[in-house]
Amino acid sequence: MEKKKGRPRNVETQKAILAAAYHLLLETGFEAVTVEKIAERAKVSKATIYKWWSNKAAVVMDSFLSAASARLPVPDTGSVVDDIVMQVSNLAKFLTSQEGKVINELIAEGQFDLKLAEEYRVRYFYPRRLDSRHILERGVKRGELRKNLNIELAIDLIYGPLFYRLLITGETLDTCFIRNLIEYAFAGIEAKGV
Amino acid sequence: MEKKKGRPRNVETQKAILAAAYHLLLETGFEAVTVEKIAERAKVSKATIYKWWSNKAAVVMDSFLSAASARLPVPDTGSVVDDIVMQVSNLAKFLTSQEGKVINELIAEGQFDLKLAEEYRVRYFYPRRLDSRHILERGVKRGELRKNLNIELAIDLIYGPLFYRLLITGETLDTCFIRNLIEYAFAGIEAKGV
Amino acid sequence: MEKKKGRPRNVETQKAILAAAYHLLLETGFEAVTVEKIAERAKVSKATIYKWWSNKAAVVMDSFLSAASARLPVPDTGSVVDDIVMQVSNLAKFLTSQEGKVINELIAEGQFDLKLAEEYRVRYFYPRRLDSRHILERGVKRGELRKNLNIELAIDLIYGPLFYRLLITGETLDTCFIRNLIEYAFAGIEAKGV
Amino acid sequence: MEKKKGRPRNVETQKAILAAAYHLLLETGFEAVTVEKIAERAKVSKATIYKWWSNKAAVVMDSFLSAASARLPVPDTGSVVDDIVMQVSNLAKFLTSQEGKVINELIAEGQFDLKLAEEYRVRYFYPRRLDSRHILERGVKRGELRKNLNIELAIDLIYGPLFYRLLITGETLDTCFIRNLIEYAFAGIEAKGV
DNA sequence: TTCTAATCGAGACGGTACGTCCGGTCTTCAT
DNA sequence: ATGAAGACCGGACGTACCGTCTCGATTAGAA
Repeated sequence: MEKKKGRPRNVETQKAILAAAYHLLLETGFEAVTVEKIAERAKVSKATIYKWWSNKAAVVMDSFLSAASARLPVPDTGSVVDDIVMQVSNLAKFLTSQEGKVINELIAEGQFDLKLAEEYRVRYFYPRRLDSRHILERGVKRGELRKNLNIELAIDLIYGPLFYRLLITGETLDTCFIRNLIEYAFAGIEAKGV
Repeated sequence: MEKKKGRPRNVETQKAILAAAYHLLLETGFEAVTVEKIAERAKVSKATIYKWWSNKAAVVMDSFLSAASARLPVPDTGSVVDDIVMQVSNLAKFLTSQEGKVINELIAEGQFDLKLAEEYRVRYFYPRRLDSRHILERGVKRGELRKNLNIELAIDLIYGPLFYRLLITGETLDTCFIRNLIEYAFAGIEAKGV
Repeated sequence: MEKKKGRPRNVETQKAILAAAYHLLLETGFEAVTVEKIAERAKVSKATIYKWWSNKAAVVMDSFLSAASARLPVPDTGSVVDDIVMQVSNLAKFLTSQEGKVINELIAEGQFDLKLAEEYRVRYFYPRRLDSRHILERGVKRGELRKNLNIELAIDLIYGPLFYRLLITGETLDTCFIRNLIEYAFAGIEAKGV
Repeated sequence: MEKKKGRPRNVETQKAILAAAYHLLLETGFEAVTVEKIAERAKVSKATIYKWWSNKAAVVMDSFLSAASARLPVPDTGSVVDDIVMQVSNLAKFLTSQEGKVINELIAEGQFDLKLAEEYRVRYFYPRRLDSRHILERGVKRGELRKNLNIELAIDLIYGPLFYRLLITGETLDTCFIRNLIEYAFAGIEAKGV
């Protein structure tokens, strides 16, 4: 009873749609992407797109998440600081690339569409936070970090400033910034007492 | 040479436009705001709006920045930690209010329009960063914070996570979070020596 | 190869558009007709109108030519003079009716839009000139008119003054005028010999 | 008490407005003429234009009638036919010139604006009809034309076809056409006796 | 093998907002 | 009073894109 009647869904079609959407996204940015252009490029009918995705944002987001799923490697040098510096550097490099730039736009679009926001959280951010979680857990275990570290908060502390610059102040994410940021996050900003 | 020729710009008209835009923004959110509705509500011609602002985003942003200019009070308790906790708490409260919620949308819109982003940076964020700067400077002077503190970075460290939650993870900005965040930012996350 | 792909054009929609345009034309005159009003009255999207007609003038002209295609009857009394008098009288009556009055406006609009002018020539005037042609040809055959009559010129001679009055001098097209006009066209204005 | 108070009307200003309007009319055609462009070109305020003319059509029409007032010379060869042929030829030449082409547009505009139509009748057509009237009257006096000739009708008979071609059929007004037209108007189109 | 049900391309359509344009009026200051 | 400069209203224009729809052609599994 599993088998459905009728013509089965053509997987190639879906791939073509996602590919078209993704390339348009990279080339022209989110706002300039048009369902009509996606359809034209994928040699597909607009109706077919709307059959499988509820709206433009959904296709485009899906296209990005499907394509960009390549995860960054999780470093394991034996030192939390070094691991985190590498991790953050890699992320920063990605975020400032052409490909990463669309993340801004998707996050932005997420402010107007809760479903969308939820989707990139689940499919993009949560998995990536896991990697950071592992690094920090190792640090705790090795005694490099506080014993009862609130790991989620620690992640916010390190990654928050990154996106803050990206989305709001627009400042660069250079190596110098990253090293200093992590130094502060680790050692704190208060004066060290004797 | 001071006197301008011609009929002078009617200040009431501009106010009416900004007021109309702002109320619509609060009531319906950025996307639902329409230039036509603004015009109608302000009893003004659409052409007049386009004469002074280049597009919808520009008026709406201006309306927000003009209205929301009321600055948060800068606390001065004698303790940096207390000051910062208050400051951040106030900000968090504002950001999660109906009025503050539109900030998300404006930041979002800024991802698609560089001019817009620049505008809210200059008119909104930079002035507010100054307040935080003062608080931290006092802390340095009193010896509560590192002597050579990179204040800009410290601000990023504290405010970054706030907006990170707001824009990306969507988690709440409760008092508990704020206290812990600041504790971490001040003391650092690494294990304290002996 | 006869079958068209895609959703077929809805004939009712087109009819509704033309009908709406035509009624508005009769009720309010060409200048007061608005694409938006046509759309509203036809319960149709403005975009649909612009899909099939390049601009307001085109729809309105089409609506007129489609509706007014009812041709005047071609008289055949056995006498050219009588036939022509009847033909011209009928035309004059039509031209001065509410319906015919819009012809002025369309001719006028044609002065600003060559395509439009061409269209009413082909769809309106040329067919009607054919009728006059037939009447005159019969007259030639019966020996009532010059043997080698330049029929096109003869038509200009008879109908020109009619439109001249209509469009320029604004004088009435009464029976008296018509009879005299035709008498002159037939007999000429010069003094008769002997 | 004849002298009015205040700054007297500057005649140069009016001239400049008419000149500007006329040149724009010739260069770009009636529809493309804009009150704003006239004002700019005449280095005059829009309000000044509206102070002296009720609307755009009025200025433009006035500009044309003021400029084009140069009347065609009235021929007097001793032969009505020759006089009329010359007269009509001259008119035809004028009407098909760049300058004369705007007459079409003004006549057209007159269909939508009765006042305008009245104006060009009074200031343009009626005076010119007088010339034709004189020619024909001489013909009657000399016995070349019917004794009781209805001169107005005769003028319609000759000039009607000219404008008919100009405004409706769009055919050329060449010498051949003119000669034949006048021949028909004079001799009539019916078969000659015996 | 034919029937049936789903997929899919093509493209018409409604709706809604956009940003532009221009006519005509009004306001201020200078002459 | 006249005039320049230019702000302002009103309202139509034509465009763009979204998302829905209708048609015919295609493609399997079921009858």
